[in-house]
Amino acid sequence: MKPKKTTIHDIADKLNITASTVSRALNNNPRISDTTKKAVLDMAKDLHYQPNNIAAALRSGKSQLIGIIVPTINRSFFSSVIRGVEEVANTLNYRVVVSQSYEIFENEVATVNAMLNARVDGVIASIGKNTKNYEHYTNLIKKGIPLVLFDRTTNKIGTSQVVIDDFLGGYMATEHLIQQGCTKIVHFTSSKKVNIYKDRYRGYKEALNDYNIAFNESLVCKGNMQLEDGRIAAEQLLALNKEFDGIFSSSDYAAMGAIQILKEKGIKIPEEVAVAGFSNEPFTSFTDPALTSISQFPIEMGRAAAELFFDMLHTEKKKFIPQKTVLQPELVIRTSSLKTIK
Amino acid sequence: MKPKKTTIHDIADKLNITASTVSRALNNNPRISDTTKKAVLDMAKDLHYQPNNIAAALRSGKSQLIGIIVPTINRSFFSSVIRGVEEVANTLNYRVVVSQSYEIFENEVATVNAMLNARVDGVIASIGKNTKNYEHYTNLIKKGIPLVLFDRTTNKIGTSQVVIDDFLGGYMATEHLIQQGCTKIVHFTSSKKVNIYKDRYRGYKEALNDYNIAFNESLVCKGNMQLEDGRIAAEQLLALNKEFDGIFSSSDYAAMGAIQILKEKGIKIPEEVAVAGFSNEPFTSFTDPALTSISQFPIEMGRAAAELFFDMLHTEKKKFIPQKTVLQPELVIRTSSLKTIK
DNA sequence: ACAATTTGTGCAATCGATTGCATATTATTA
DNA sequence: TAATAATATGCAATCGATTGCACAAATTGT
Repeated sequence: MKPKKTTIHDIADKLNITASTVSRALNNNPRISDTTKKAVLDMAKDLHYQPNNIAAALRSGKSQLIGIIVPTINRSFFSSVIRGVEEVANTLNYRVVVSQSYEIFENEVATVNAMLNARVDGVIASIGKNTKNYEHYTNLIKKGIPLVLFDRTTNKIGTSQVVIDDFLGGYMATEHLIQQGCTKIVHFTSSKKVNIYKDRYRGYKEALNDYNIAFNESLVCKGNMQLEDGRIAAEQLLALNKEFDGIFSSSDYAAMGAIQILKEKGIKIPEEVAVAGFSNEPFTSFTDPALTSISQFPIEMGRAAAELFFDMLHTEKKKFIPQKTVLQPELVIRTSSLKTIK
Repeated sequence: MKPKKTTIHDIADKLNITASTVSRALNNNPRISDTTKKAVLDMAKDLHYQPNNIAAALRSGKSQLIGIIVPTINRSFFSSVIRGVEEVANTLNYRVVVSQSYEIFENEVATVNAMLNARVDGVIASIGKNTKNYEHYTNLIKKGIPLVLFDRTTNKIGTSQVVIDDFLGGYMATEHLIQQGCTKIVHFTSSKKVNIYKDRYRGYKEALNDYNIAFNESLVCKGNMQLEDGRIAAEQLLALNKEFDGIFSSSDYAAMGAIQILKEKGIKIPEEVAVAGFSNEPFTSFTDPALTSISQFPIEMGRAAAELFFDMLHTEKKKFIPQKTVLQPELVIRTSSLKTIK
C-alpha cells in the first residue's frame, strides 16, 4: 500500500553492511572507503532514499531550522528581510520558519515558545511595537539559543543586532531638506519607545541644530505612521495655520498621506513644501511626485542578520560577545524634495 | 554547565510514574485520571518542561510543518498569501517553512527536495514561470504528501488548487474600459505558458467580442510584465502611431510603466487613454492617477490554500478528490480609468 | 459475593540517524 | 617475521516522545 520509505537500514541490508557505515558514507566520513561510499550512494539513488532530517535532528540536536519572527509578513520591509535571511540560510542548508506577531505581545511570546518547541536552532526577530518585556527573548539566550534582532531592537538584552543607522538616516533626510532651502521642517514620528523612531527624531534635531535652525516642538507630529495619520497631521497643521516648507516623515505612508492633503489643497510639492519619507517603500518611485526617502536595504539587512546568526551558532556561548551590525542608510532623492534643478 | 533540558522522563521520575503516563497526560488522553494530569502539568511547569516536537515528529511521522514555495518572498502578492497561510496554520499549531525558487527550475526542484528532507507534512506552492516539468510535484503526490498549488497552477497534475478567476478578472477590466467608452484597447500580456496570463487574455478577448469590438492582434503586447516592459510597449505603440484609447495590462507594474510614458508625452489619463492593471498592488492607490486594478485577495487566497491543505491532510489518499477553489476577483476602480463622473 | 467491566498505568518497542568505542583486516616498520 | 600502525567497518546506545498491549485495581451488575 504505502510505498514504505527507505531508510539507511534498507540501504545497509542490500549491501550487507551496517547502518552506521551507510550513515558515515552519506556524510562523507573519511573513515569510509571510496568503494563503499560509491556503493552506498548508488544504492541510495536506486532505492530513492530520502534523508530524514527529523531523525537526524533528534539525534544531533540540530534541526537546521531558523525561526523568524516579524510583526507581519506582508510588509515590503519585513518580507525583504526574510528574503535576505532565506537566501543565506538556503546556501547553508538551513530552512526558515516564519511567524507573525501582529504587534501583539502575547502572540510574540507564544511564537517564541512555538519556535522553541519546534527546536529551531535559533531565532531572528524584530520586536513588536507593544513589547516592553523581553523575558521571552532572554529565555532564549539563557538556553543558549542564538538570537539576532533586527531593525526594531533593544540594547536591554545582550544579543546581536542588525540595524541601520536611523539617526544618520534622520539626519540625512533633514539635512537634504535644509539644503533644498527648507527652514520650517515638520517631523512626523511615533512612540518614543521604539528605538527606530527615536533615533530618526534625534537625527532630525541634530541636523536642525547643525544648520542653526531653531527646533520648534510644535512642528513635531506624533501618530501611528500610517497613511491616515499623515493626512490627519497635514490637515491639522494647515488648520492651525502653521507655517512650514518641508516635511520629514519617519514613514513613507504618513508622508504619502500628507502629500495627498497638500495636493488637494493645491499646495505645490516640492516648491512650497518639500517632502521626504523613510523606508523607501516600493511605491515611493511610483507616486507623483515621486517620494524622496531613505533606503534601509532590507535584503542586505536580512543577509547581515543571517551572518550574525551563523556567527553566534558557531561560537561557544561563554566566549560569545554580542555584535551589532549597523548598515548605512541611503538618501534616495526624488521629485518630492528636489527644488533646485541642476 | 548546560541546563540539561527536561524531558517527560524527568517529570515521570519526579512523580514516580512512567514516561508513557506523562506523555498521555500532556496530550490530555482520557485514559489518564484528572489527578495525575494535574500533577503532571504542575510538575511540567515547575521543571520548565519544553516539549520536543522533533522527537514527537519522528515517532508520529507528523512534523507540524507546512512548506511554502514561492518564486520570491518579497512581492506583495506572495507575502500576503504566505500571511494568509500562516494565519490559519498557526491556529492549528502548524508552522510554515518558506523557500524561494527565484523562478529558476532547478531551485524549485531542489526546494521541493529540501522540504521532503525536512519532512514537512505537505507543501503549498506557486509554480515558477519557467517550470514545464512537474515531476518534482507529482513525486510529492505519489508519496501521499498533500500539495496545494495557488495562483500559478497547472491542471496537469491532479492536486488541489486555489486560483482567482483570471478569465473573469480580465473580462471585468476590459468590460470596464469599454463601458468607459474605450474601443481600441491595448493588452499587455506575458508568456502563454502561464495559466494566469492566458486566462486574463481570454477574458480580454471575450469582453471585446461580447461588446462587438473587433479583436486587433497588433494591440496585444507581450513582455515580461515589469515596469520597464510597460514603458517599452507604450513607447513602441506610440512610435508606430497605433491608435488606442485604453490599456488593460495583466500587471500593475507594466501598467505603471505605460502611464509614465503617456504622462511624459502629455497624453491625458484617463481622458485620452484609460488604464487598468491587474493585482491591485499596494502602490496602485498611491499613483497619480491612482491605478484601476483587479484585486486578487491574496490573504484570502492563502487562507483558502491552507484550508484545502488541511482537507487533504485529513482525507485518506485513496478517497481524495482534488479540489479547486476559485476566488472571485474584484474590480477596483480608480482615477486612471474613470472618465465619466456620475 | 463473584464475575464482568471500566479505569488508570506500566512495559517495551519504535521512529531513523548518529557516534564513541571496539574489532578485524591490511599495510608498514624495525 | 613479529610487532606496530593505519584503515575500514560493526556494535549498541542514544536522542525524546508515542502507543499497542498487558495488567492491576476499582467499580458495577446480578
